[in-house]
Amino acid sequence: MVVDEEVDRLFHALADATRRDLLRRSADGELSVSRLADGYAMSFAAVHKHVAVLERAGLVTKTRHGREQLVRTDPAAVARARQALDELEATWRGRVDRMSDLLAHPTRGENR
Amino acid sequence: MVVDEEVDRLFHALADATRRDLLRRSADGELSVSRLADGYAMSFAAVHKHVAVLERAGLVTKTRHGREQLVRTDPAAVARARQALDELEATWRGRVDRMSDLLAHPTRGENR
DNA sequence: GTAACGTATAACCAGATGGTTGTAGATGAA
DNA sequence: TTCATCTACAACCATCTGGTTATACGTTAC
Repeated sequence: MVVDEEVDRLFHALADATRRDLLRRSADGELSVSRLADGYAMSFAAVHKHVAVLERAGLVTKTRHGREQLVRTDPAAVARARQALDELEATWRGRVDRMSDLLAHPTRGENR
Repeated sequence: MVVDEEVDRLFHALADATRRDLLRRSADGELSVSRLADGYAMSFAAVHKHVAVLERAGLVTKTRHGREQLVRTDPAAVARARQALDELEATWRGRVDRMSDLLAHPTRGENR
């Protein structure tokens, strides 16, 4: 089970097109923050902040390589996001099922 | 393929614990905004705003029932969120695969 | 050794977000 | 009809967000 604040950070990080693009471009971990920043019409500092948001959400990791900091997407993190969605869906699917059950067996659904 | 701004709204709506809870509680669409609001330590207006965010993201729909407005989670919307995650994962899985391929057949991986 | 590059961080700003209280209009119940 | 309830929205406020420029510090290249 995934804790609330972590899910907050996760979905918040995903709720920005630039950051989602950064995630895609950081798949194989060969690009530095500067190289990543080259792709956008914003300052290096802005991109650096976006990477920081992704990092705090656990979606990417950085590894030093000389003076560069290589960024790599963490597949496990996206799996965590999916799990959070799954848990959401499961809860509410559960409720719907309970209701269907209630409709199917009305005489037995009185105390819930 | 899901358009960017829609995904923004989707993930932003999901990035708040109160709203995720509202989604769960709105599974079977039997609760009004007021009934939903009873569950939280915040004003009705605040909950009303949260519901509006969910609505703009397409995660819930409201249907009038007398003077009440019943809120119901839209399963298709959560499916859209999942699809967005899938597309993200696919892109980057694709990159990783291409890289693995490059490592496996170094002489054939020059033009990509 | 010095210059260039890459990263990190601070200070600042406009606009969005998440909360509040207050008010007003519809609708249903007495 | 009158009153209570539910919804909607406006105005306000503090904080967060996403951008900027400027500056400082390590590391590499020359």
